[in-house]
Amino acid sequence: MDGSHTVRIPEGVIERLPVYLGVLLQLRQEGYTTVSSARLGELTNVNPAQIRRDLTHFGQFGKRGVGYDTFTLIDRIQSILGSNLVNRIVLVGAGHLGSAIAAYEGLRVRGFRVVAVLDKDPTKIGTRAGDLVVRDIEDLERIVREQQTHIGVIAVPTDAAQEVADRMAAAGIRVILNYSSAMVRVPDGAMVHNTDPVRELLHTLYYLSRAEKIAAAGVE
Amino acid sequence: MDGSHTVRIPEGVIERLPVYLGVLLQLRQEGYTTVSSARLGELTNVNPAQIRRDLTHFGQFGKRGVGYDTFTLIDRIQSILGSNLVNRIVLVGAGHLGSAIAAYEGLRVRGFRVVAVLDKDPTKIGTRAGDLVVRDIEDLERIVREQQTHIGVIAVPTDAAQEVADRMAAAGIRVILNYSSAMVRVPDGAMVHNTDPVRELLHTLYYLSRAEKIAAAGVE
DNA sequence: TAGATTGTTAATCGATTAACAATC
DNA sequence: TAGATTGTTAATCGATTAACAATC
Repeated sequence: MDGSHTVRIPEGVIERLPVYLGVLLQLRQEGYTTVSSARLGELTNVNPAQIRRDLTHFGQFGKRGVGYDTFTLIDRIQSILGSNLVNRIVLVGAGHLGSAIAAYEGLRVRGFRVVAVLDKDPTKIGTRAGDLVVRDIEDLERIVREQQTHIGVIAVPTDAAQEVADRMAAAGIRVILNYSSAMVRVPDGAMVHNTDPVRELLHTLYYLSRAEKIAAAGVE
Repeated sequence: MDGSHTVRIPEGVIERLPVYLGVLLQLRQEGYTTVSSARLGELTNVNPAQIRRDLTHFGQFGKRGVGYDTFTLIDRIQSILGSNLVNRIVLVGAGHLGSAIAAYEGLRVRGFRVVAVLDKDPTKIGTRAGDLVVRDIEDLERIVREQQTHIGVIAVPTDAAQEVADRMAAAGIRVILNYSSAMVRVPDGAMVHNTDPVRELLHTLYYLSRAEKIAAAGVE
């Protein structure tokens, strides 16, 4: 008994919502006030029937014969995901990738704010990353507490990733996005999303034909 | 008739292979010569039965009562994916993220090599990114031809992403990894993988409880 | 041999999609 | 009204998993 009557929403649905949202923001910027599931399907490569079904998990947002109101749908998806609020992020790792994330405008635009960048390297502490000054990893627990932060991003080398994740989880971080190539694990109650960029490349690589791969490899 | 007898492999299987590979490389480094599907399952959060089933799509690699030979399995998965060869990458976008990718050691370690970093900004052209000198985007077609490159990585702002993708596809790039928040589309024959980091964050965000999100948002 | 673990079947489970009545 | 498009059902499809015989 958790007091909620909400049915469990399939993982796939949750993964597609941000995709719809991205396209909707684009459409709104281009001045569209209405969009059909057919059009949304073209832009996202998702079957229109599936889009309609996905949305009905959360209510009825469309108008038959017309489609969906762009503004309303954006608003609804943002509330479902929780990105209508400003979500604070603690970022650990001030290397190339960490600095890129700290400086990334796209985060702010879509409702996130990096409130601290931490590193353990004394030569990095005190330097700038985006608008922030890099702080000591030792401050992690205090920052999480004081800033009420529940989201952590890991941008440290593979070897250090698990240790950082453990520390984040212990400090009260509930959602971790891990960019290192380590498959990081966290205790129940926290969630980790491992998104190693190289893993994505390896995956797409499969779809290159064998002939192309050999040609591309050439003589090293 | 394409002359191949290979059955179509489910997308999910292909997505998991790089995950297995990552963990296997780790295990090898730690000195393990053998691994069971049970152990692999723990480390990857995948059901052991599924791991065994996934692998049998490509042959029989294990020994009953013993498990899988770490070296052999790494070798087999690398051949399946094509990462036993060196795969050349053309990277477009020499901003923070592009520079981070160009300098990233993890790519080289797992069989990729960035052969060129391109940008259209004259103030960036000629500067360094990793070991390379940033070149003019106008050189794209020539580089792809001369270096036989089939993989492109997009690290440009959202507005420019589709244009870069079109140009890559026209130049003969077959696999594109897009880090911008645009949902980029390519003609048949090419493949694009849109991996917007903010989309991943939005997705994980859903799993924060409403109460936590409101607490975390605080007063802005 | 006894114990362990694979390869594989068969059952389950869940997600996707086509189709269409409802309705704007 | 005629045309369009949603919301929803029911069928299909495919992926996951439990179970176990084969076998190291």
